[in-house]
Amino acid sequence: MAYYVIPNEFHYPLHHTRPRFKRNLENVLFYVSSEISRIGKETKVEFQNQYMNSLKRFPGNSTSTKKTLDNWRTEIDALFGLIYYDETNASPTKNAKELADNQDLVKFFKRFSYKFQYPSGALKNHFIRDYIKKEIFFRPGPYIIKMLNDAEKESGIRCGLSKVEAAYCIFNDLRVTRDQRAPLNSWELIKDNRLKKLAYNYTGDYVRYAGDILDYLVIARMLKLNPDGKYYLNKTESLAIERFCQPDKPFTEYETVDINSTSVLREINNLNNSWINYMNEEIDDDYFNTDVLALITGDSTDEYIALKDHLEMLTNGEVNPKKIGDIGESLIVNHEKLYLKLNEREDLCHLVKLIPTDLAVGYDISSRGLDATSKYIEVKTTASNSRLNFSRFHLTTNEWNTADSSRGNYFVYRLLVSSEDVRLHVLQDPVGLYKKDKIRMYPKDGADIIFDPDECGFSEKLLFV
DNA sequence: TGTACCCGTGAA
DNA sequence: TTCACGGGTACA
Repeated sequence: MAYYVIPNEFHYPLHHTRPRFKRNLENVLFYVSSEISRIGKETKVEFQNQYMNSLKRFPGNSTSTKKTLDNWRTEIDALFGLIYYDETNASPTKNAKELADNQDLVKFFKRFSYKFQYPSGALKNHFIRDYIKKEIFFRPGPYIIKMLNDAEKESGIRCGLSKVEAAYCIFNDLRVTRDQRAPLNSWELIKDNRLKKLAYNYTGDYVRYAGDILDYLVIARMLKLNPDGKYYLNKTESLAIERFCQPDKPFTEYETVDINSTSVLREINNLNNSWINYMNEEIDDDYFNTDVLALITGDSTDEYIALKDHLEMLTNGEVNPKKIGDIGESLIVNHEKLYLKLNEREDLCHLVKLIPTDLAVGYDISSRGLDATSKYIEVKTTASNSRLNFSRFHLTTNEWNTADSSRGNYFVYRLLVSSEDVRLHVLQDPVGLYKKDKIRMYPKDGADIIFDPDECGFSEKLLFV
């Protein structure tokens, strides 16, 4: 068997911080970001103490050693830039707060894979130094998306890339990472290797870093992993693809570092905060918003258009939400109206109303039951690329108080939208459920609630057309 | 000597 | 083959 090898002078394997939770990525990131946000600005020592305690409480971590938890604390943060450190204090970054507030993992990973680059502040200083010395500059996300996009444009057919090919023909070759080889030329090499039936000497460690980035692009819904083991462009994300193909300014401050100075490492260290700021900089969000309707309707263009039109009508053309929470609310307004209509209470439909947030009434929607009793509905929406345990949500103090005063009239509609399914679970009277010991509640700026969907409330099919 | 990504290695 | 624990290691 003939193998493809990268010529020695161009061979330079890239590396980045390994994730510690690929099997449980979504739960860990939602948990970590909400804990970091909850702790807020504290002195470094106090912040680390509280954060360590949080990590220890994460399911499965109670028996982990301090060493392992320290590694969790520092590595997850290093990779995703969730904590900002100044001389004395630590505080949650914008990305951490946004992930905790908006529960939009898709968007979080879009931004991450758009910005992530080599060299980057996620690495140890001496690695950064080595990359600067080698004159490496590489943004893997935009590179891969552009390569597949250009390849499809040129050939007119779907083009897929495997992990090994990404490692051998892109990541670990200085002709790409240093010499900025045009993406299409990398694609030519991949095609050529396929034609020649060259194999790759496959080892887990060698491809894992390229594999990580490809997997992150899947969570970002930029790529789809097909059963053939290859990663393909997700064509429904045309706006984001366009953006990835023409990325804005990268992080260039390492260019200012004098590589021959005796204090290189200190100079690099001084740029740590700039890197965190770069990762958390405001970017043109319109390109990166998660298309919840696309998640719901999957590949069906007809259903997508029908739903979009319908919601636009319902909300007077205001369906271009910045937040998935907003579209979750409009979906539930729609759901309630359809439900009443299906049960011959169309007369009550006009009473289903979205309540403006600034009224701070402690719920999102006022609706009616089939017997015309008032329903106060709080919608909790989460968007994700894959199915995750959705049995956790947060109520603010205001929401919890309203739930307490309204009791049986108060409903939480837990909505999970992912490419695999749409789940809606309804909990009536959360305060009562708590008092009857049916759900767990931890007071934390309001209430963190954990419920067992099999034990309480009921699942409902989201009505949307 | 403590810290914080690095990464060998066993487990799933 | 993939992934995460926890010891490894280089810097501060």
